[in-house]
Amino acid sequence: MAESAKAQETSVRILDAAEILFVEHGFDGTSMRLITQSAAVNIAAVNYYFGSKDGLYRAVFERRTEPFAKLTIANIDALEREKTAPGAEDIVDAFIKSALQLGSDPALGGLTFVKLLARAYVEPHPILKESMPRRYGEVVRRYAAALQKALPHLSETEVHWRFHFLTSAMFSAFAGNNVLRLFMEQPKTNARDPMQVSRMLMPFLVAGLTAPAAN
Amino acid sequence: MAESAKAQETSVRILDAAEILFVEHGFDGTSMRLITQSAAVNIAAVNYYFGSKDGLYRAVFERRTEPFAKLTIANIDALEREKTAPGAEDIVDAFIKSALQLGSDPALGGLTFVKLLARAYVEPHPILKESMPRRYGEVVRRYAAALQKALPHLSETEVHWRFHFLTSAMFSAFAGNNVLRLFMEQPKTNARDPMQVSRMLMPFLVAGLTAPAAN
DNA sequence: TTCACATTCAAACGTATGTTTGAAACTATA
DNA sequence: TATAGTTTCAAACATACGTTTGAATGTGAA
Repeated sequence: MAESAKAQETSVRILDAAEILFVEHGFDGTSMRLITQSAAVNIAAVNYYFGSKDGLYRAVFERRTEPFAKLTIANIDALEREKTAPGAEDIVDAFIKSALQLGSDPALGGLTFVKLLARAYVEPHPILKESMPRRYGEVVRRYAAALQKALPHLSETEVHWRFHFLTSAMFSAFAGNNVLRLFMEQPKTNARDPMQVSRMLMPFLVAGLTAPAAN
Repeated sequence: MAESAKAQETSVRILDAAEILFVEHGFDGTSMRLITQSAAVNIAAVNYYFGSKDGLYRAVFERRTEPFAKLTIANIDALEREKTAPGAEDIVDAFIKSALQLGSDPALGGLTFVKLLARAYVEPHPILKESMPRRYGEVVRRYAAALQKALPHLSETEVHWRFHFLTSAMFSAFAGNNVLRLFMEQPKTNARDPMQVSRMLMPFLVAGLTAPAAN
C-alpha cells in the first residue's frame, strides 16, 4: 500500500489526459504514447496503474459515473419532495439541470465528460455495455416513471421514445457535437455557453414531451 | 481505361464492405485487412482503386452524398410547389420523409448510410470537414429558410437551434444509436422499423418546433 | 495470335501499436 | 543509515498497421 501523494498524482494525470484525448480522437484513435506524453508520464505507467488500455478506459468512466448518477437522482428526489405532481417541465428542468451541473463542475468531469458520454453512444466499447446500464438504469427508470405520471395520455412505449429523443438532443447540444457544423460552413448555433444552450433547449423539449400522442 | 464489369464489381464490393465496417467499428477501428477480407478482395486492391484508406473513406461518402442531397432538395421543392405557405409540420414531414426514403432504399445507402452520418457527427474526420458542408450547406439553408417562414415568432438563431435539436433526435433515432440502450438493460424503444420511428418522432418534433420562443 | 494495358496477387516494406521487462530511483519505516 | 516496498524509466517485445512492390494473370483491340 502506497497511496502516496505522488502516485495519486500520476494516475490522476493519466486519467485527465486520457479523458480529453478519448473525446477528441476516440478510443482506437488515441495511442498509449499520446496519452502518456500528454500526461508527462512514462509509457509503462498506464499498465502499472490500470493494467491495460481497456482498463484505463474503464477507469476513465468509473471515476465520473457514480457522481453523475448521484446528482441526477438527487435532483429528481428533490423535485418529488417539493412537488406532489411535478409536470413535464419540472422533470425536464431537473434533468437538464443535472447535465448543467455536471458540465459546469470540473470536479464532476465538466463538459469533457458530457462529450465523452455523447461519443460513447455512437462508438460503443464492450467495456461500457455492462457497467453503464448497471449504474444508470436506475436514473432512466426514475425519470421515465416521473414522466409517465406527468404524461398519462401517453403509452409507456411513447414515453420512452420521447425520453430517448430528449436525451439525444440534449447531450448532442451540450457536447457541442453540432450536427449542423458538419453540414454548414458557419452555423448560427455555435454558442458554447451551456446556460444559453439550456435556454434554447427547454421550450423545445417541454413542448415535444407534452405533445399529443401519435396518430 | 478499363471500367470492365469485373473492375467495377471489385471497387463496389470494397465500398459496400467498408461502409458497413466503418459504421460498426469507426474509421480507426477498421483495418484494411478487415475490409479486404470482408469484401473478398486482395489487400492491395484498396490502394489500387482508391489510393489510400483515407481515399476509400472519402469515396464511401461521395457515393452517397449527392443522391441524398438531391432527394432532400427535391422534397422541399415539391412541398413549396404544392403549398404556398407550408407549416412546420409539412417541413418536418418532408425532412423526415427524406431520411425515410434514404433509409429504405438500399440503392441510396439505406440505413447503413444513416448510421454512418450519425457516427460522422461525433467522430469527425478531416476529410469530411470540407466536402460535407459544400454539398449539404444548401440543404440546411433551404430547410432553415422554410422553417423561418413557418415560424416567424422565432429569431433566426432560435430556428437554427431547433433545427439542430431536430436533426440530432432524428438521426439518432433512425440510426438506432439508442442512447437509452447504453443506460438500460432492456429499453422499451427497440423497435427498428423506420416507419414506427417516424410515427413517434413527428408529434414530438412538430410540437418542439412550434413551441413559443425562449424566455 | 499478338500486344498493350488493366487487374490481381503473395510477399515484403517500414512504422506504430499495446505490452512487458528488469534495473534504477524514490519513499517511508525502523 | 539500512531495508523493504513502491514507483519510474529506457529499452525491447511481438504483433498489427497502411502501403508498396514486381511478377503473374486476365482482357480487349489489332
